[in-house]
Amino acid sequence: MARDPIWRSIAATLQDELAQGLYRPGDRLPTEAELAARFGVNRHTVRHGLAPLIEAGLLHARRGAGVFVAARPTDYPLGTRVRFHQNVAASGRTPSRRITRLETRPARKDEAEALGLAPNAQVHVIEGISLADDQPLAAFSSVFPADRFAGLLAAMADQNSVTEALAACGLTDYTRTETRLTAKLADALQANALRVQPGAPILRSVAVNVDAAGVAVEYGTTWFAGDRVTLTVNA
Amino acid sequence: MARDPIWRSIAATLQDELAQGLYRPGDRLPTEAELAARFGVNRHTVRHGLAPLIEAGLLHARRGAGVFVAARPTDYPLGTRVRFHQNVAASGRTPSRRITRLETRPARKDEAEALGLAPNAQVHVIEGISLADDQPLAAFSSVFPADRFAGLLAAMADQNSVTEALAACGLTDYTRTETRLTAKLADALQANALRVQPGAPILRSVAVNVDAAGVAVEYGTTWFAGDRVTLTVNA
DNA sequence: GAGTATTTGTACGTATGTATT
DNA sequence: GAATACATACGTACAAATACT
Repeated sequence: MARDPIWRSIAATLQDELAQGLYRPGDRLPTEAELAARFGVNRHTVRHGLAPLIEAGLLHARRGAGVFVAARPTDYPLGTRVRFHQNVAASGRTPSRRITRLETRPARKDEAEALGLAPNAQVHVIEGISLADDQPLAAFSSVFPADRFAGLLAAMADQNSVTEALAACGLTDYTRTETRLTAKLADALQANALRVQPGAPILRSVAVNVDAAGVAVEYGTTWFAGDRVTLTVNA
Repeated sequence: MARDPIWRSIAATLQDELAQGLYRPGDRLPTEAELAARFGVNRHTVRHGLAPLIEAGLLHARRGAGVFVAARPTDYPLGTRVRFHQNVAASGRTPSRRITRLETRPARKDEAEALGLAPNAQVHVIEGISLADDQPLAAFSSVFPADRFAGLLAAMADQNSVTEALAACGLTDYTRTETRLTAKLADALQANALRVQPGAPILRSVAVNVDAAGVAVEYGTTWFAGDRVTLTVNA
């Protein structure tokens, strides 16, 4: 047996073929059984080799259907202002946003701290998914001080845009102060929202937005779908 | 059988026990066989459940030895200046750096472009590992224009510090312009360098440093060990 | 719509290799 | 060298979701 495990050479071979464009985004790969025959190995060995590519987001498996090539990675500039629609549109894709939750509840400890609120002060919560060409790029969850933005959720129902809803509440300009990033693995909820595998790599961003006076107005977490997104930071 | 697969409930159970501090960093977990007996499942089912925790960097498996609890995640500020030693020291750990490669070679296409060099101009390459308490946090690879910093590699041999070696070459001040981040999975080389599993989540940072006049002086890539590191960005 | 074949997902079992203790 | 413990790879069987007739 070679020094390198078979499953890794299979992963490398498939990754090469993907990089060479042998399969195009959306294409279905040969079935696991066919790949097993091609490489002369057991189906489980093929699965072991497919796993890292699926976790990396290069491939996407659907039970009963097959294994498919994911769309190409997407750049996502991360600066003091986030302009999702412009970013995606600039890459020639169609941006959209789906709101999955609007609610008002007491702030968690970390939220109250980040927003400079009293413990258990009420906050508005907006959660949703950002998509490009109907493919999920990121899931986000933002909290806002409820007393300052009383009509925020009602405005969201009309606008479907956080920026415009905030403007309707009198906040026309805000900037991002600090962003914290780390690599995580997708849990079941995130995997479902982002259409990746549970355990796929996720880039988690936690950020605070402040108004012109420097007062915290939003505390938001965004989960980006691993290799579908590249964040860029400009100094 | 529950709606959720057994392996996931095992992963969740172990993750809970880790979060509750039942096992402490450095501890050895029960063997796979013991866990299989405890959960009443096959050893492979335990392995399937362990896999995501190992990929997340919460656990670390050593063949022949056992499965161990990894050290806690580490914050890593990412701004216009990177001061590795201060960052790690501030967290109460002992920073160190190991240089693994010093060489001069023609620039790759992307490197020449980033540094504004002619194709195939010579560049100095410095590669190494950054550690905290002897645990690898990041692997880095930086290229510099060879003509501008003729004595760089010789200076590195003395200093073991990139900043000081650059100072010895007359560059006393530089700042980071753009940083590009994405989540990747570790390949064999990176996994070995960072002491994680191949396929573990890696945060890849690609950055360009410029001198006071805005001329590019360094093109560097850093691979951070997924959940051992949290990057923070300050606007 | 129903039924069947296909395809991936889960789980178990067995055997052997390789590194550590 | 022997025992231990994780790693790889084969195999079987069935479940679950999908696709096709």
